[in-house]
Amino acid sequence: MQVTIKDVAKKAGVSIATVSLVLHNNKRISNVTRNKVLKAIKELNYHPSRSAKGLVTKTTGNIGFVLTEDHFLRTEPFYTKIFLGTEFVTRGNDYYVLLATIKRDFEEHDPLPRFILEKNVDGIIIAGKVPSLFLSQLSKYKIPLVFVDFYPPQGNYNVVLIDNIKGGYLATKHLIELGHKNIAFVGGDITHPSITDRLIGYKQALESSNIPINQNFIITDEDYPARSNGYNAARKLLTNHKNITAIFACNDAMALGIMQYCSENDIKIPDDISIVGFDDVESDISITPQLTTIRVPKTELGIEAMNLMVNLLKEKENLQTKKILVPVELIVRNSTKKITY
Amino acid sequence: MQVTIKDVAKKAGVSIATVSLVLHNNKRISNVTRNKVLKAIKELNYHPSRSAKGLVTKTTGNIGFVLTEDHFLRTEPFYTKIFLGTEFVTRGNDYYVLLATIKRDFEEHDPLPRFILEKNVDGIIIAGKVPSLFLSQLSKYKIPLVFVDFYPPQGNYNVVLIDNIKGGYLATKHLIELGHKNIAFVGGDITHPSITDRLIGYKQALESSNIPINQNFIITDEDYPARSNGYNAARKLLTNHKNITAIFACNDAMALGIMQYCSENDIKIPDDISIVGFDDVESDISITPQLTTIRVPKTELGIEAMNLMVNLLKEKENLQTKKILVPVELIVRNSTKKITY
DNA sequence: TAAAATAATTAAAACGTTTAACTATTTTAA
DNA sequence: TTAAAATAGTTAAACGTTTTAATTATTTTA
Repeated sequence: MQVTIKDVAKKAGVSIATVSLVLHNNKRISNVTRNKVLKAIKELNYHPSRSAKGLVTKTTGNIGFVLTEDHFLRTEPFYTKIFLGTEFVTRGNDYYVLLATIKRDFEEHDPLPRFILEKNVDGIIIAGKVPSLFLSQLSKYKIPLVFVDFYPPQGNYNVVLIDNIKGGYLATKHLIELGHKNIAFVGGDITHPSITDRLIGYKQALESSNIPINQNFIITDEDYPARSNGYNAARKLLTNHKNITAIFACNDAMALGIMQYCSENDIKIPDDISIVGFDDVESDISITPQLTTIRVPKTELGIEAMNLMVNLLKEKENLQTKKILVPVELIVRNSTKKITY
Repeated sequence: MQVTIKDVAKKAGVSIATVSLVLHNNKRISNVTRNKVLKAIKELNYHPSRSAKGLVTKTTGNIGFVLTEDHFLRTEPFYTKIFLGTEFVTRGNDYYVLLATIKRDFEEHDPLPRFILEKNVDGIIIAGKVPSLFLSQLSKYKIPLVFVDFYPPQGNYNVVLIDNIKGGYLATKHLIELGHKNIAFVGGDITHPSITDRLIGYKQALESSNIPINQNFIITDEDYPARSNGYNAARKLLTNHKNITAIFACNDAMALGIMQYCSENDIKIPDDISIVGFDDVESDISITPQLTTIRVPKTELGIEAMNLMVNLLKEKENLQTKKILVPVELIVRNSTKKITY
């Protein structure tokens, strides 16, 4: 039923080895033969059996994509877009992506994704923050890893990141250029490397403009950068420090929470306070007023991660680990305004 | 390196055939032998090679999951949850899910997902409405299909659906019980079977209460059930028919658009008008006021679809096609209210 | 106690690739 | 002119399973 390499070989009048060599662009084959074979492949609509190939090469052709369930289900399609980026890349190569979610509170005896236990992937892309317990369990399996939008606190890893420092800098610099001096930083989960970096960018921008850093303006004790925590942070900040004229929120979700607090407390945006977010979920969610933010090319992150993985697997020597920084961009909309005295 | 069936056989002191038979629960094997083998499997942490198995059984162990890109990226994780449901099921069986997106405006020469071309799936789950051109191209491949939350206009298919008629009925009945008589229906894309069914439920509820159906209250000319189209529909309805006191929106996204129109035009919800949605994205998105809606168990849809697929593949005879209706539930929140005269 | 029936296990072929080793032919160099 | 080198292609083994048919062991029957 199925068309096999044998059928191709017979049709082209060559051995199956020749067909295989053509398939792998081996230069030992003359152009004449190559074309005969390619013609036969096309005419028979031949596709090699992944199983047969896998059996002899000991590869699976699968790449795992692991993230926590709550990240996958996030309202704004952030990780979904990263995943889509990886899928785009696999359309043009020989891999398939297997997605698996794990729980955010992964525990000792929770099972690992089946493709790990069964060694049914050639590599794994890990998107977003995952429990360290998961990582330590995973490490026993000696599977090539690429991290995207997160990396473990210690060790050397292949990783694709947003340029968080630059983003934090751009956001803060924008506010400074609008005349703001009392600029707050609202972050959740300061142990997350991305948040740390955004804070570094924030501080760099202030320093470069000789604005003293006020620790009271920096809120990093919320455990998770979610809308509700933005709301709480805004309450803390704005009740205690009436002189704040601008807030840099470490992501759009928190910015939304801040905006909600403002709206409920009759604080006008951008007239009374300017707000900058991070992520740019604008295109996915409509927000009033439109949010000035740092655009993060989410699909691009996935594309870079998958490309990195594919290269990793190609060069069997696992060389040095690579870090890729994806550039960000300031998008000015209506939530920021020149300061008025 | 890898542990193979040979290692297990040697350790258990039996032939590899015996190991294989144990693995397949063949009753020809005595309990004594079975236990010896199972013990060896456990001790060696043996997992059969999917490639080797696939080569001989001509199966891949993969199930494709296809949906349009815009569905996958929808703000409310609707299809994402359906996908997650399929993933949950595969944790307990021997399949992997391969996700592929296609464009909503799939065209003649757009490539099909690679796993179709390469016949690298045993079956495909199709989630949500997909272009009919895609379906006609797909039909050439003779791959078992299961549709979820959508099915093609003609033909006989395995399909998992929400009980849309019931949902439409429950939503409308709720409004009627609150004393409403002038109840509008806002749907997009009336060619979509789910929308048609919700409209049927709407009509059934009105008829069962002897309320005449007013065609002017039924808006189905928006092409897509999106927020912006809900907004437009609300404008059309509420400027022309001041006597409308309630709206049943065919999904929460459109309900949100309607709410936005109302808020901008100083129409109070639920005081001036009651609104019922469909889908229940409440838990994923926070809406003010909280939306009365029909809860759709999204993950459940995915679970049912994958179970159906697995059974389909098990019973090699493709029996009759099956239709599964997943029940829905009315969730009363704050967007509906007893009518006041 | 031998034959027949049944139960348990195994041998071996097959699945469709890849690739190292080999052969045959042509080209190059001395 | 010939040996060596380069080029082009082939042979055959190997990968790790499943499964049918054959074989062996055990139990039942007469």
